[in-house]
Amino acid sequence: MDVSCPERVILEHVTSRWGVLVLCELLDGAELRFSALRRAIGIVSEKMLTQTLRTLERDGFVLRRALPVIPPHVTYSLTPLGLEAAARVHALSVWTADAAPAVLSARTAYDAAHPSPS
Amino acid sequence: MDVSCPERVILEHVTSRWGVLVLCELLDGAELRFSALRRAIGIVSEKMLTQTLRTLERDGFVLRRALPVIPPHVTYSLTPLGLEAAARVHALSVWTADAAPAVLSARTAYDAAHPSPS
DNA sequence: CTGTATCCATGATGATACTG
DNA sequence: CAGTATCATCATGGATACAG
Repeated sequence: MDVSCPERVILEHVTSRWGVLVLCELLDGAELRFSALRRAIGIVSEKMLTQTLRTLERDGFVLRRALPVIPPHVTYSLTPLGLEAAARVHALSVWTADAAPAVLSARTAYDAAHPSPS
Repeated sequence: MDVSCPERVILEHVTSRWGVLVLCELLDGAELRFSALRRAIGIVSEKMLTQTLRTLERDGFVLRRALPVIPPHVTYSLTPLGLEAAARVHALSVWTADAAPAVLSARTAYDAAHPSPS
């Protein structure tokens, strides 16, 4: 990741593999626990989810609230800044979903025009 | 990359490290040659630029025009679909640039509150 | 429950040399 | 000029075990 360009790094964070999913899950203002978030996303390792949440928290997009009880009770939600980010990422995500049919047919056309040497 | 989710793959393509830069360079409707594109982006290996352009071309975002002359003359530009994608990616990129100051200060606050064990 | 630490597989990226 | 081929390197992601 190009460290010389701060905005690029931020962009990578919010559009990262798991970053997109975390933001979209929290977009509705929900305050989810670690395990709930993990189940909602689907298949994601603890390590990756933790790493993604740390990054987004450090960037000021995600708010982490830990209740000092045993067993631990931690919830994650979006900050106002995170809500803005999530809304935009979600919009882009929706657009790609809309564009998917066009992309798929473009791929079919491309593959037809560029046959792999068999 | 999760193959089971087509739209996610498309999102990865347009928000990829070099994909973002290619789309932004071509956003103004320019029709750039391979070497011009490479210089405009800055530091990118031939391999990565080629790979990125192939992916975007296959997805129907980029149009490749090769003139059958020697030496080869190839130009790249955006398709209408690619223009839409580029506009949205660029908008997100601009937003992250705007949000950068807030993110940077959030990081400072986070690092102050979470000192690394020294 | 919510993580952290470790090791390992995989893929992305890059440098270099070469071709039509 | 515009790539392709190859190899080396490095970051990313995941499985597992374990700690507070």
